[in-house]
Amino acid sequence: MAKIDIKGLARELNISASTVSRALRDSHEISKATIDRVKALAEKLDYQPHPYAGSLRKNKTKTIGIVVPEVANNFFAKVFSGIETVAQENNYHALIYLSHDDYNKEVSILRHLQSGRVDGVIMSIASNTKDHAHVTALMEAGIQVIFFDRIAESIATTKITTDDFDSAYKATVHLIQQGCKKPLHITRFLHQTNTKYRKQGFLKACKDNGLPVDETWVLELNDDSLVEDNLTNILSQPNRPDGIFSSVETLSLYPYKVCKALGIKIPTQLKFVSFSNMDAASFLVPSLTTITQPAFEIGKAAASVLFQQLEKKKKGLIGTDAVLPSSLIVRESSLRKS
Amino acid sequence: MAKIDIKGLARELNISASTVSRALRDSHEISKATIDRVKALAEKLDYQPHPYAGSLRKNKTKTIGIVVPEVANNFFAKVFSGIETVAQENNYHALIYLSHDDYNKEVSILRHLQSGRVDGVIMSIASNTKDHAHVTALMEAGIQVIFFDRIAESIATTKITTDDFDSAYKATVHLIQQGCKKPLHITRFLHQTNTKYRKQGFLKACKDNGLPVDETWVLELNDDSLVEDNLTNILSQPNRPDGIFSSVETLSLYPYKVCKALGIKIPTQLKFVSFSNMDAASFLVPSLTTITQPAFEIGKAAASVLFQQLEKKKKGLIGTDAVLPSSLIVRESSLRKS
DNA sequence: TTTTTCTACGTAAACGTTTTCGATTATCAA
DNA sequence: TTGATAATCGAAAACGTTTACGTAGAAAAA
Repeated sequence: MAKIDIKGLARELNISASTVSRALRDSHEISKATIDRVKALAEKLDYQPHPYAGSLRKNKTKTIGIVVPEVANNFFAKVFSGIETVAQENNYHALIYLSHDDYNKEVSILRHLQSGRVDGVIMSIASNTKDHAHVTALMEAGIQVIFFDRIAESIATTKITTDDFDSAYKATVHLIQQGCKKPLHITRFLHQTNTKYRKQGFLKACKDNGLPVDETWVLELNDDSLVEDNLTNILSQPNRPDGIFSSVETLSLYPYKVCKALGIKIPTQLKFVSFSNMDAASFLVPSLTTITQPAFEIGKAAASVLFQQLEKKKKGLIGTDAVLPSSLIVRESSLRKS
Repeated sequence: MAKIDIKGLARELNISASTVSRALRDSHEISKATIDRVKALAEKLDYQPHPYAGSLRKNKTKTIGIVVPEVANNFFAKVFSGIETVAQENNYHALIYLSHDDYNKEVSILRHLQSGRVDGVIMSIASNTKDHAHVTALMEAGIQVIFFDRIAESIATTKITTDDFDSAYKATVHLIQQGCKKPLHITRFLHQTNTKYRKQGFLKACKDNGLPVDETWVLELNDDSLVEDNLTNILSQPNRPDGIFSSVETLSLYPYKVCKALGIKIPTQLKFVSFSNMDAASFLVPSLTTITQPAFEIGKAAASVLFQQLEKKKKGLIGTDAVLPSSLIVRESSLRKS
C-alpha cells in the first residue's frame, strides 16, 4: 500500500491540492461533482490525512494530555476510561502521562506539554505538589487545563470534584449510628484538598453528634512502610477506637490485616468504612462498606467540558465546575450486627 | 510568556534559524561559542521546540500507540505502567486507545494510526477479533507493531507473552496434589491464544496425573450475565467438581459468591486457583491462590524492544520474542487444609 | 452591450522545524 | 603567492497540510 497524500490525490484527479483539501471538508466553494469524485478516490485509496501536518497549519492538535499520579489504581483507571470514551466520540486523541506521584516528574511533564503537543490537559495533581507555577505556566501558554479530584484550588480553571465533605460526613454519621463512640479517621496527604475536606466532614460529623473529637482521632499515614505498625499500635491501646473511617483506597486493606493479627472482630468490635473503587470490596470478609466516587462519570465530565471549551473557544470559562456525588455503599464491615 | 520559536531565537542572536537548530543538537559544525550562546538563550526563554513541526520534517514522531481492550483491569493497567515507565526514560510519548474489546473499534483505531501519528504500536487484541487484516495493513504502512498477552500468532512481529501452558499446567498439578480428583476449568474466549494454551496446560496436567478429563471439564463463560447461573448449575450437581481453575481474573470472584450461596466451603470442599493480578487476592477469605503474570515487566519488555527496533531501524526484527514466567502464588483457597 | 456578481477552482504562502547545498573566511600546505 | 582544506554559518527546500488571495468563466444586473 503506497502511502498516498493529498498531492497524490490531486495528481490522480487532475485538480489542485487545495481543491482536494476543500472537497474533503465539504467546502461550499467546490462543486458537488468534484466533491464526489474526490471522496470516492480518497475512500478507494484509503487516504488518511497526516495529522501533524494539519495540526501544524491549524494550530490545533485534536489531542489532549492526561496527567495522573498512577493508573494501576481503580479510581484513576476508571476515570481514564471515562475520558477515553468521550475522546473517542469526539475524535480526540489522548496522551497519558504518569507523574508517579512525584512533583518533579509532574513539572517536567507539564513543561513538555507547553509546546503545542496538546490542546488541553486533564490532570490530578501529585500528592506532594504544593507549588503550582508549572500549571499556571502551562495555562499561560494557551493550554486549557482541567482538574479532577486532586485539584489546586488557587488556580482559576474548571474543576471536577466529588462531594468530599458531605460524603465523609455521611459515612461518619453512619458509623456513629451503628454504634461507634470513638471512630478513627485514617488518611493521607492532608494538604490535598480532597483529603482535607474529607477530614473536615469527619470532624463535623463527630461534633454534631456530641463526640469529644480532637486531632488525635485522625491519623495521617503517608509512609507505606509504617502503616501497619502505626495501626497496630493505636489498635492495641486499651481505649482503642471502635471504628475506622479511611479516606483513601490505598489504606482500605490494612485494617483487615491488622485486626486479624490482633484478633479484633470486624464489625462487632470495630466498624470500618473506606473510600474505595475496588471491585473486590463486596468479596472481602466481611464485605467492605465503601464510599465510592463516580470515577467513570468524573472522567466523562472532565472530558466533556474540556472539549466544549476547546470547540467553543471559551477561554477560562468559569462556572462549569462540577461536583459529583459519591455514594455510600453499606456492606457488612460497618454494621452493628453482621 | 510570549511563545518563542526557533526563528525568534535566531533573530535575538543575529544568526540563522538553521544554526540555532544545529546548535541545539550539538552539531560539530557549529562553534563551541555559539552553541553556548544559543543554549543559554534557549534555557533563559524556556524554548521548547514544536514537536509536530519536527515530526513532520523528520518523519519520526517519538510517540507510540497503545491499544488495549480496557484499562480498568489490574493486568492492563500494570502493563501500561510498565510501558509508560520505559517511554518516559526514552523520551517517548504514549497515545492510548481502548478497543473496549470490540473488533470494529479496534479496526477503526488502527486505521487512524496508519497516518503517521505514531512510530510504533503496542497492542493486545480484542477478544472477538479473529481477522487480522487491520494489523497487517498497519505494518505495511511502516508502523512497528508489538503484541503482548493476547497475540495474533499468524503475524510476523515480535510478541511478548507469558508461559501460559506451563503455568496452567503447574496450577492444575497443584490442585491435584492438594487432593482434587475432578477440577473444573473455567475460561473465556478460547479462540484466543493465551486462553487456548492455558486450557491445553490444564488438560495435559489432568492426563499426566491419570484423571479422566474430557471437554466437559472445561467451561467457556463468555457472557457475564450467565456466569453465575452456569456456575451454580454445575456446582449443584451430585458429582460436582472439587476444584476450579480459572483462566482469567474477571472470573475469579464468582466462585466465592456461588460457593457461599450454595454452602460449599473453600477450600475444604472445593479448591480454587485463578489467574489474577488483583491486589486484594490475599485479603479475600479464604485468600486466593493465584497465577499472576508479571504485568509490569511485560510492559517494560514490550516497550524496550519496541524502542530498540525503532532506534536501530531493524525492521521486523524477529527472534526477540519474550516469554516471561508467571508465578503461582499459593494461598489458602487451594490448600488441602486451611 | 458593459459591468457586476457568483461559482469553482488554482497559486502560493504559511505552520515550525530539519537538512541539503553552498558560501565565506581562515588556515595550511605547496 | 596560490590552491586546497577545514571550520562555521546561511539560504532555501522540504515535510503535508490549510487558507488567503487571485482568477477565469458564467450568470446576472445594468
